[in-house]
Amino acid sequence: MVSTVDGRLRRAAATREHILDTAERLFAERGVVAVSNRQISEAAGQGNTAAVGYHFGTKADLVRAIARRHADDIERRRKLLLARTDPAAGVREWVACLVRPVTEHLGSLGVPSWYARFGAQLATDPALRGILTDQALTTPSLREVVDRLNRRLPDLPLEVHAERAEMAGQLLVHMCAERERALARGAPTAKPDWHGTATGLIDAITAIWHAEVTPAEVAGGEAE
Amino acid sequence: MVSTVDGRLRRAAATREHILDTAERLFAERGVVAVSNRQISEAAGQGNTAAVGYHFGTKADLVRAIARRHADDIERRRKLLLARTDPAAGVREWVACLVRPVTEHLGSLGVPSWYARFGAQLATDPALRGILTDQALTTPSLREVVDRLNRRLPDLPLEVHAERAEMAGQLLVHMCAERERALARGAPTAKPDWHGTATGLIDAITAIWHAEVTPAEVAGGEAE
DNA sequence: TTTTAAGTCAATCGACTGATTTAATGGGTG
DNA sequence: CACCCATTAAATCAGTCGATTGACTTAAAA
Repeated sequence: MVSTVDGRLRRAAATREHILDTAERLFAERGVVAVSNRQISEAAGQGNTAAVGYHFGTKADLVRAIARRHADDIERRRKLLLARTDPAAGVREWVACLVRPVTEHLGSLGVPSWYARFGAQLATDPALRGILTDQALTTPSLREVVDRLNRRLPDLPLEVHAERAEMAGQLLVHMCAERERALARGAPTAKPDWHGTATGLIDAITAIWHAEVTPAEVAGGEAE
Repeated sequence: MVSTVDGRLRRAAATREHILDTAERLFAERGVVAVSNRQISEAAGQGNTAAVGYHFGTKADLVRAIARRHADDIERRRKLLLARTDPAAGVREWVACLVRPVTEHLGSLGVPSWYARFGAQLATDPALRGILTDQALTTPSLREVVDRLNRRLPDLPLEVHAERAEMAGQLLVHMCAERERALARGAPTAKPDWHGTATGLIDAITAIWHAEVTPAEVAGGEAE
C-alpha cells in the first residue's frame, strides 16, 4: 500500500492513458456526444465495456480528464514564455504569449492530433461548454498575460474591449481546429507548420486590437 | 391537387413549421446530437413520436431543412445589399455585404433566437459539418460578393489570403453564436443590437485583411 | 353521399445506451 | 508458498433510440 512501486497502479495508469488517447481520437473523428462510453472501451481493446465508467465515472468526467491533460502542458508553456518576455513588451508580444503556448502544444502532439477539434466542440456544445471555460479560463498565467496585455492596449470603450477579447479567443480555438482538420484529412494547409499558423493568428489578433472603432450611429439601424 | 387551397397540405405545412421551430430551439439549448427525434416530436406536441421521421426522414434531413430555411432569407438579404452597393466600393463595404445579411437575419428572429448557436454546432461537429458547408458556401450571391471583395484586397500571398478568409468566416459564425448565447441567458451584451455587433465584426475583419504579413523565418521555429 | 388518400396516432421491433452485478485474472505481500 | 485485492472480463438490467407497422381522422374529390 505504501510501497513506491505498485504494479497494479502502473497497469491501471497505463490503461487510463490508453483510454484517454482512444477517447480523444474518437471524439475528434465522430463527435463527443455521438461516441458512447462503450465504443470507447471497445476501441481501447478493453473487453470490459464499462472500463470508462470504472476509471473515470461519467462522460463529463472523462472529457474533463482529457481537457486537463492538455491544459497542464499549455499552462507550462505559457509560464515559460511569460518568464522570458520583456515586461515592457508591446501588444504583439503579449498576444503571442496567448497564442504560441497553444500552437506549440498542438505541434508537440504530432500528426494527426485531435485536441484542437475536441476543444472546438467543447466550445460550441451547450452541455459541454462549461467544462472548457471552467478550467481553461481560470489559470493564473493566463490572467497574468491578459493583465499585461491590457496595460499595453490602446484606449477602447469597455464593450469594444470585451468584444475583441472574445474574438481573439474564438479565432484561436477555431483556427487551430480548422488547421487540424486539414492536417487530418491530408489536405493542403495554409501554413506549413504550427509556428507559421501562430504567426498568422498573432498578425490578425494584433490587427483586431488596433483596428479603428466605428462609432454607433445616433439613430441608425434597420427595421423588420 | 391543382386546387389553390388544400386543407391537408396546409395542416401538414403548419406542423412541419412547428416541428422545425421546436427542433431548432431544442438543438440550440441542448445540442444537436443530444436531442432525439422523439424528444422533438413530443416537445412539438405531436402524439406521434415518429412525427419527425414522417415529415423529414433522418435527423440529417431535419438539420438540412432548418439550415435551408434560414439560408434562404440570408441569401435574399445579401442579394439586396449587393444590388445597392457601389461596384467601386472598398474592402469595408464588401465585408459588410458578408456580415450584415447574417446579423440582420438574426435580428429579424427576435429574442431569443437559436439559429446562430445551431450553426456554430454544425460548424464544429464532424458529422454535421458537411451539411453547413455544402449549402451555405455555394450560393451565387456569396460567390459574387467574395469575387468583388477579392478584387479590392491588398496583394497577399495565396496562403495568407486563404487563412484570412477562413478567419473571417469563423469570426462571423462564432461571434454571432456568442452574442446569441448572452442574449438567451439574459446576460449583458457588448453591443446593444445586432447592427452594432455587425459593425464590430466589420471593423475586425477589415483590419485582418489589411494586417501586416509577418514573413516566415528562414529556419526558425521551436523544437518539441 | 361515398371514395380516396394525406396526415396523425399508438404500439411494437431490434439495437444500443449507461449502469450494476458477478466472476476471473494476476501481480505484490506476508 | 498462499493469500489478497485492484483490475479486467463477462453477463445482465431497465431505459431510450430510430424505424416500421396498421388503424384512425380529416377533408378534398367523385
